Amino acid sequence: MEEKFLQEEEHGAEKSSRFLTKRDLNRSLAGKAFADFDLAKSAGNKFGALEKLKSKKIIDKLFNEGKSVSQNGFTLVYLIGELNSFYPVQAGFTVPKKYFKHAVDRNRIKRLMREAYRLNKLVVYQKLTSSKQQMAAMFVFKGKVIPDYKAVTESVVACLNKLKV
RNA sequence: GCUGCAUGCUGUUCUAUCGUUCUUCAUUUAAUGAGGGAAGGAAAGUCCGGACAAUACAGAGCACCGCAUCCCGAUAACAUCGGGACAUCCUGAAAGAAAUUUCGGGAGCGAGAUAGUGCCACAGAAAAUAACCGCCCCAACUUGUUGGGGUAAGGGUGAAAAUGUGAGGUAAGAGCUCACGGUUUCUCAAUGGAAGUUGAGAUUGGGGCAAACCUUGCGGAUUGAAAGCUCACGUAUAUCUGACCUAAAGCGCUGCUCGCGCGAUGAUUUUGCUUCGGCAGAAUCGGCAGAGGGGUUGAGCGUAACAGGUGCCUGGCAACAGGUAUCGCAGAUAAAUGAUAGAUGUCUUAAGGCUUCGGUUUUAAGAAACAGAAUCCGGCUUACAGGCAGGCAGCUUUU
RNA sequence: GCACCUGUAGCUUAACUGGAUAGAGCAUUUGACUACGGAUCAGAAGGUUAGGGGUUCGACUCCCUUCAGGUGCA
Repeated sequence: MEEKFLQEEEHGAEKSSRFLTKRDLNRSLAGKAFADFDLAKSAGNKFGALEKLKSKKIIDKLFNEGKSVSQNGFTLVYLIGELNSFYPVQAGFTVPKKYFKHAVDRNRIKRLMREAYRLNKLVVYQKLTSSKQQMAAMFVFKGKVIPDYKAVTESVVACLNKLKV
C-alpha cells in the first residue's frame, strides 16, 4: 500500500518531463535515491523545502491511517512508508483554529514547533536511517494557551523519543 | 501646571550564532559559496467602489436589488473626500405675561405624510367623517328631568387631543375678527458664484409613523483569482426506472411576460479545400425527474510596474491637480519573514548622589499595544501600549 | 480567498404584520407524600432576548455596527 503513491508520482513525473522546471527537477531527483541518503553529509540544522510535508495526498493518508503520540497538548501523528523525498522524514506543523482565533498566535506556535523540531530531529534521522525506513509526520498543537519556547522544546523532544520505530 | 475627552501623526534600534523564502551570479551537476530583497496602519472585518477575467447580450415593459437634504468642487469610480448652506435634535445665556424669539457652543447616518393603502396597544367621550362631563338655546311636562340642537373655552386620559398668547365678539362659544408669534405655498426687492440668507406683501388651516407597504428620482447583465488560460492524466451522450409530449414538445433573446426568430430542404459540433462568397465530407440531435456508476483534484501562467512611493516647486482655504528629480519596495501555497543571547532608546517603581529645588544622574527590577500579506488598488468600519502635535472642558497657581 | 446563514433561562424551544409581566417542557431548588428513594402533587429561583447605537410614544421583532458560532465552493 505504501509503495503505491510513490509509483504514481514517478509515473506522472516521467510523462510530464517535457514541462519540467527547476522545482520539478529537484523533486524527481530527490525521489530516485533515498537508498543513497548519507546522514553525515546531509545532516545539520537545516530545514529545507524538501523536508516539509506538502503533498495533499500523503497528508490525507496520514490522518486517516497514521498513529499518534502526545505530550502536554502536542500530538505527533506519524506514518511509516515511502516518500517521494531524499530525506528520511517529512514533517508538517499545524494549529487548529478552534482555540486560537488570530493568525498571529497560530503562526507563532507553528514557528516555535518548527524551530524545536529543526534543532532536535537528528535522533529520529539516525533511527530511521539505520532501519532504512521513511516517515511522514505532522505535529498538532491542541492546547489552549500559547506556550513558551522552553515548553515547546521539551514536549517535541518527548514526542520524538516516544516514537516506536 | 495637572486631569479627562475626541482628532491627526508615529508605531525603538542594533550586534552575534543557528535557520526560512524569493532572486542574481559563480563553481559546476547537486548541491555549495557570494551578493541583494522579505508584513501593516490597520495586512483585520469583507461593508462599498473599481481594475482584471470568463460567460451572456436586437428590443420594450414589469419584477428584483441598491442609493437618497441642497449647492460648489475633487476623483478612474463610490454609499468616498474637501468647502459651504438648511431642516431637525441637544445644551448655555438673555428678552417676554406667554406662545416664542435672539445670541453662543455641539451633533447633524436627512427625499415624499394635500398620490393611495395600512397602523397608532392600554387609558380616554373621542386616535382623525372628534360631543363623555361641562356651557348655552329651544320644546315638553311629572320643576328637575327628558328630548332636539349649538359649542372644541374648561375637565380628566394619553407619547400624541385638531395653530400659541392676549383682546374683541357671542345665547354660549369658535381664526368668527384683530394684534403679536409660529406653519404651508407664492410674488417682489436686496445680497451671494450657487444652495441660501434678510426684508416686505399675499395666502393657508391639513396629528404622527415611510429604519410599514408604497410613490418619486438616480443607478444596476451575471459570476468571482477555488475567476480564467496552457500542459499532463482521464473521459460516459453508459445503463435502468417513472410520468409526460408526438410536429409541437421544445430552443434562443436577462428572472417573468409580451413580442419576435428557429424548428429536419434544419440546427449544433467538427475535418478538408478555397477565388474567403462558399463547396464537399463526418458525427450528434425530444426534453424532465429520480436511481446508479466512473475519472481528475498535479504543474506552469495569471502573480507583483503601478489610478506606484518619496523629496522639491507651482496652483488651490482644502480634498486634490500639474511639473520635475529620484527609487524599484514581499510573493508564500499544510502557507516564508523566525529562535536564542546581549546591548540600546522610552516609560514606571525602589534606593542613592548632585542641585540654582525647576530638575539631572547612577544602580536594580519590571513593562511595551492591536495585530501577519494570499490577485491588485481607492475608501469605510472596527482594534490599538507608549510618544508627539494642535483643539476643547474641568481644577489649581501666579500676574 | 469568495459567497451566505444563525444567536431568547443550564438544555430544547414559543412569543402573529412592533403593544408591554418575554411563555412552556426538561434540568435545579424548597415543601408535602414515604421507613428511605423513585414517581406524583404544590411552590420558588433562574433572562443585559449575543454586545453597542439608532428609528418609534413603545423594539425579541425594523435599521446600522461589532462579537460569537456555523454552512457552502473546483
